[in-house]
Amino acid sequence: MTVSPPNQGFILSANSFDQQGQSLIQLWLATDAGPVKLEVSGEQTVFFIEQSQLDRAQQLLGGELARSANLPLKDFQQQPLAALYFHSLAAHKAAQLSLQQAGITCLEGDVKLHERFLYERFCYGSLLFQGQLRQQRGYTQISQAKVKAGDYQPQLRALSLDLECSRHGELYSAGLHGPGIAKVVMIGQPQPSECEIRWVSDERQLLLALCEEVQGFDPDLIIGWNVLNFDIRLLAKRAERMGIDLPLGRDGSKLRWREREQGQGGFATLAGRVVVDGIDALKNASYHFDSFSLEFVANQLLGRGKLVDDMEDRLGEIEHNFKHDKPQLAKYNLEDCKLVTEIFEHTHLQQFLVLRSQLTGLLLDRNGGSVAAFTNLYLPKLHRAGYIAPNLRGDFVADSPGGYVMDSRPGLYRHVLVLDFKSLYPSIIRTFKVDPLGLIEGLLEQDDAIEGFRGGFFSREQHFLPGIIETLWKQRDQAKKEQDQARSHAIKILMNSFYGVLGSTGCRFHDPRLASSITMRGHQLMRDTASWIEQQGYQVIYGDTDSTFVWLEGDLDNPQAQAIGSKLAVGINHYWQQRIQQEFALESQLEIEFETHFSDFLMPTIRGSETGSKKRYAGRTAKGELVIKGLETVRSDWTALAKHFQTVLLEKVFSGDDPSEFIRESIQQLQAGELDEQLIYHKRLRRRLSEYQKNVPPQVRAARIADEHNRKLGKPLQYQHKGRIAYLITLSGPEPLEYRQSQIDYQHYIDKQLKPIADAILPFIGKDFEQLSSAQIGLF
DNA sequence: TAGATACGAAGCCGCAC
DNA sequence: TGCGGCTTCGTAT
Repeated sequence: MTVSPPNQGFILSANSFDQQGQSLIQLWLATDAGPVKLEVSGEQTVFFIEQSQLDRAQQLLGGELARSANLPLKDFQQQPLAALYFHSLAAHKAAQLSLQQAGITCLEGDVKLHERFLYERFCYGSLLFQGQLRQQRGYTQISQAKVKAGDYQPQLRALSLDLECSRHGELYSAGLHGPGIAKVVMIGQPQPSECEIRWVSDERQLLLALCEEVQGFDPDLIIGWNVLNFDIRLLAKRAERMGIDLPLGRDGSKLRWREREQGQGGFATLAGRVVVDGIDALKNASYHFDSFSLEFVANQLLGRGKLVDDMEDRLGEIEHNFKHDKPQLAKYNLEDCKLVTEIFEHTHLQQFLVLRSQLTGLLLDRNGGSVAAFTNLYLPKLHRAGYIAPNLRGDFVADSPGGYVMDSRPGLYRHVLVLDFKSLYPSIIRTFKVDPLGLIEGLLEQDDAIEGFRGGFFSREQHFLPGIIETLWKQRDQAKKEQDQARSHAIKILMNSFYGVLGSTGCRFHDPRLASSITMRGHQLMRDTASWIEQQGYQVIYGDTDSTFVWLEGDLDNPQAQAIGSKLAVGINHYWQQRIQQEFALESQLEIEFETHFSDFLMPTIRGSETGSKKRYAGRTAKGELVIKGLETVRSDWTALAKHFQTVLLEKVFSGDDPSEFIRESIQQLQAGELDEQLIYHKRLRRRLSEYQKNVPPQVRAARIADEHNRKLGKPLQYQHKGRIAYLITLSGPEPLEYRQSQIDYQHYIDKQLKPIADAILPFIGKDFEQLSSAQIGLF
């Protein structure tokens, strides 16, 4: 059987560096014929300067310059530009430095060679290639490669890795899980075990055996939980300590670890493989959890995994099992690997990351990167329109306003409808042609342009972003139709990131006229939509950014209310189509949707005030589902007591039941010590413990007490570098859950967890917490 | 190894009284 | 003791 040589693949990693004074671009690809190392040599690096500076630049640079040319390109100030080319990255960097010192501005000098090489060819994730082929051990090398855009769909092999070690970082075992592998490498004498164990004699042998196993499985991805900054880093450190290399790369090269200059964490180089951390990947896919511990996330997503919060117990258990019950340790080790594999499968994380790559060119292990994604998509189009992008502005730029949040009308209501503009900001960009190039061209031809805000004008013809969004929008509709959730999700995140990028000073296209022309158009849409609704005889009681809350007075049944909602949505869409056509001669791409019908609804006031709240409300839909936004129940820093209390209170009030008895019972049970498990506060420590200088909030007090105990007991300190603390309020103030000494302060919980919640609801039914509770306290 | 702003609440802390 | 400013956290969109 002959295997045809690979000609298409998916990018696992991309780099560029100098080799013998010449640049070299190196891509690792996954292909159907196995891994490929693809190299492009001699690609020249480039940046741009004003043509008027070219003579001076040539004099300053001399022989460093490979070539230069005046090109039919201009900057955003319409100045004609020249391109300067270099053979190496080093020469490019040095030239930029010396020109900058001479006061010459270099444009697009910060773009990495491999990034430019790929996006100028519209290569995002997948590509087609050809070149000189040489079969190496374990991979195919392609030299002198030519590359163009492709649509290859990769099948990536992922290996889930998890290390177990002592509290001092001495390795005990390594778990490996993936298709066709479920195995633990462990130090110790062979003994019977449920799961497959490869026994080794010591840590050095463990490291070497692990390398063998990885090479044998040959994964594209190594996944895990905090796998980069814990497992991979630990591997690198232990190997360094023992003076051995870890040949984990696909070309047999060793694992290299580089610490980040500031802050925690670092970077791993592992030729031909990508390390993808499950926590980061979930965050990239915009998942959020109160805690990102493996146990918590597995429990939430898969409904399994034991919830052991106490790391100290866990460490103790691992150490104990390593001494006395290695099969048990192996079982736990492998179980954690499996959990990670299952979380990836359950959430389609791998598909999400591949799709993100194919949409944006971001590599699989890249976190964040909204600005980079935008740049990758926009620059090649901009260049073909004859422009070079501006540099990041270091100077002050005016802020842009955000979303419009209406003053609310507080009250307890029946029949509240919520109407939402679907993807408001992307639809504003599409409708009003908000675009960086469009702004430049629009300012040149203001008479014919579309007027935005803050002095912005936008070209009717020349723009890219509206088209990019339109294409994505259609792809998303298609994905939804095919029930491809990962794809639909990836596109949604990308579309929604565009506005944020234009509003970010970290983006080279940032301009307050762009951001404000989006958000302030949103303000106008919200206000005028509310006015239109009120003209129809309905009351708007609240709205935030893209949503409008409409109260339907009078006795209505659910179908009647639904019918009004549908009618309003149609009317509003029609209104804006007409108006935008008349005022701007543009086609409205806006779409408001009747999304929710609350048969019961509560809009509270600001605590201790008559003013209506914003971003806090509760409602019960016609289907009976309780929806709570912003209130204590959905906040992770309130106790289970408060959350349960609020939920029940809302249910009762919405049902027209008298909550008095429930409130009295709650207080009584609390004081009787029957609810002690519900009294725990959880709060994040977002800074280092030592950085809380100006004041000391309760969570910090508790954390300091906890670490003081840890120090005395010779245990590792838990809260010095950020974290999450569980504590209670006692008669001696806040104390950590695990070291509580004093009695619980029940009065605190009545005053600070029950009372404020009751006070927000009871006035609307003519009752008062103070009265109900004083009668209760009188009994004691 | 750069998406945004708007909002609410609690608790600490300095200060006036 | 009460008030207001400020810090901190978490959330809506």
